[in-house]
Amino acid sequence: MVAVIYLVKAQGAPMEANMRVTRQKSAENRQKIVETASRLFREKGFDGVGLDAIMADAGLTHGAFYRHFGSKADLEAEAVELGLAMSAERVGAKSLGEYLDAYLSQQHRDGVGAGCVMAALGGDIGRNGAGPKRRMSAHVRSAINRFAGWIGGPDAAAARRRAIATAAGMLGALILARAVDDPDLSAEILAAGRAEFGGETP
Amino acid sequence: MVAVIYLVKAQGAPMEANMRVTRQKSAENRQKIVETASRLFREKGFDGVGLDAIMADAGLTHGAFYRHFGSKADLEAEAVELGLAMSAERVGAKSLGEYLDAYLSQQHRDGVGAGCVMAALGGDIGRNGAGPKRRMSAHVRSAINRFAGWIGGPDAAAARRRAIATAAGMLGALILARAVDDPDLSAEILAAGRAEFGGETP
DNA sequence: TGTACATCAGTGAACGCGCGTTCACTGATGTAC
DNA sequence: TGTACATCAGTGAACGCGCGTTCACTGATGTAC
Repeated sequence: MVAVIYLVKAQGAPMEANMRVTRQKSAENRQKIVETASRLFREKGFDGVGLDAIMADAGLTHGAFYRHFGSKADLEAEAVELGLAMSAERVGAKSLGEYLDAYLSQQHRDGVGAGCVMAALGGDIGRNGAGPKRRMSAHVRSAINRFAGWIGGPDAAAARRRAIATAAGMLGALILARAVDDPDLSAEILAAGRAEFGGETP
Repeated sequence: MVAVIYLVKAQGAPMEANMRVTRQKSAENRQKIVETASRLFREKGFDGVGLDAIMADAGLTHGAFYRHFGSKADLEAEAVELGLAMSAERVGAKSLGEYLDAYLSQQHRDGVGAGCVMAALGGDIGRNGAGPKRRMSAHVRSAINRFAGWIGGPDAAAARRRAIATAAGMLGALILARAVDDPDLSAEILAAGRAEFGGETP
């Protein structure tokens, strides 16, 4: 009985070739999925992109998704992780001013998919699971410490306060610059942020 | 000429014979829907709340929704509008420091549903329609102007730069304080924002 | 003032689509011998 | 080294649920006479 049903299904849906890949290729595919998701989530939000679109963008069909991840939430967590790792790794800045200039640049403002995870997904993460939220907290903490080290000075408490204010100002300025319609106002916000928070080229 | 005629007609006929009489209860229900939506959207995001939940919270069934609004997007726009209007109206602050203390208070941090629309829905609005985005731009502009007026001083350009940085810093500090897990760190972020953005003598 | 009718906000079922998830099946890869 | 078999990443159809939207219907409200 069941065999008959399967037979009918198979007849009605002729399949095409091109199947199993090497383990290396599979690992590459998995990495591609996470990278694609990390970009698309930042651009459109967690709820703004479906697994269908992610898998298609990665060059696969949606069915293969569950060979790599247990759920969409798992992918979200990995995508956030990758975004944070890349942003931390990308920091080749030697000073606060250098970092500030990169963070409040027009390239970063326009490159949401490759930019700051906090600015792009902060709201979504706050409403979602505790896992990404805890990871994000650690990221904020390390950013504050890095900034405080750059700021330096005799008063450590004052440097830390200033570091926190600088981190907040950078984040807020980027979000404002992205939220505003007028390109002139947007550029003005970026410039004001660079100038007021210690950038080197105001 | 034609435009004048239309204008006169519109002004002279606030209640035409064909227009239905506004019923008190219906108007109250509509207002209740917008208020509920404005709160729930801020708490859970546009995609985090369904019309079902909004209507139920407002004490109605979901079917009645389309007697008042054309679509969910329309309600989103009105909910943003109401949130911005209330936040602007609520500003009874006489100085930047007074406003800053209210904005970076623990009450505001914990009261997302009644708080700053930009902090709660900035990301969603940026990805959505142009209508709310334009409205948000005007709001940002007026906030900058208000801050610049409070800051004052002989150098108008410097005051404006400082106003922009203050607006960005307040927004970023609130978002960071909400995103962080550790209550102590969260309180520290709020305190640092109040101290650093409070003016020349914090 | 009362009666008959029209209006329309609200109800609850139903529809349709999107999307996360599952599943039977494929066939080249990787392994055992 | 070659052969047979087992594995499993990928495919595409299908499922199920949620949610935005539609609709026939209700009955109280407002209006006409």
